[in-house]
Amino acid sequence: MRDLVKIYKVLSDESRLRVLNLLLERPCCVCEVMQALDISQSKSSRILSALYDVGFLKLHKEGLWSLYSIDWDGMDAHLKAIAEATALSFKENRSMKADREHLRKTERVGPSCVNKMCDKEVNIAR
Amino acid sequence: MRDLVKIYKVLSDESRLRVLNLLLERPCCVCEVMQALDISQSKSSRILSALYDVGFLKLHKEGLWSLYSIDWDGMDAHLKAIAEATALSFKENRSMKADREHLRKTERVGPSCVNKMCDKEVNIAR
DNA sequence: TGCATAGATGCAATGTTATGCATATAGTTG
DNA sequence: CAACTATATGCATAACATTGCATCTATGCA
Repeated sequence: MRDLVKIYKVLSDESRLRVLNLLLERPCCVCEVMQALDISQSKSSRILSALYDVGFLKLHKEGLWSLYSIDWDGMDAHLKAIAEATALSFKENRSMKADREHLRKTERVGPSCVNKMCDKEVNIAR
Repeated sequence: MRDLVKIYKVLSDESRLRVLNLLLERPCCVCEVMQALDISQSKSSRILSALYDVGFLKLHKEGLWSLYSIDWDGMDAHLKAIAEATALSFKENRSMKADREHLRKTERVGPSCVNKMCDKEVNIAR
């Protein structure tokens, strides 16, 4: 039962749901998630590892990049049922659609690059 | 999306899952839940109203008694899918089975009576 | 009308979670 | 091997959740 509590705990946070939603679109690395959702690097990393810990994700390391993706094959029946119910809720949702759309326009550049772009915008704003 | 977060938040607590499990067995009032799970009256009441708030339960008042039960008909498709996935996880679980078993042996007596029995046990223990 | 009882709730104390910042780690490349 | 870069993580803190206790409300019954 501990497991079930852990699973639902992971899902009971808007940011984590948003990340899960992105990954349903396609595999992502930490920096793509941070870009697409406009969140910090440490937050992105932590969320991905939380989703990984309970078994929703698998991880494929490619050099410096950590590519996370939904681990449909690795999930047991219970977890899968929950994941499917969740995915279904995302499908029609406006803001989730928008996030997925945003991901499509996102190129894979590292966090440092994202931060530089951030600085630029800040400078322009001044 | 707020709703989904709220739903998973309610489910991300062992006591609340245990209560949901009991209600899958049969409708219960606050005092039956507190007896069957050996939790306080206020806790039992709060858990039931939390499950009610997100739409898992319906409430039928019978005089002084508040009878809560799973509201299958009232749930929308998404909530129902989550409830079903959750119920499935409970089925085989040892401790959840034990709780349901315990409920079968539970008679409906009010909280004050439960408390008196509690006192008695404490006195015997001394 | 007043007392007893089931359930709900305000409040305070305690425990848990989320998150930014700084820094560590581990590949990669020159 | 040194510098660079993507990711992970320790720590501090602020926000939030849980729970017991006391008390309130509402119903039933004498």
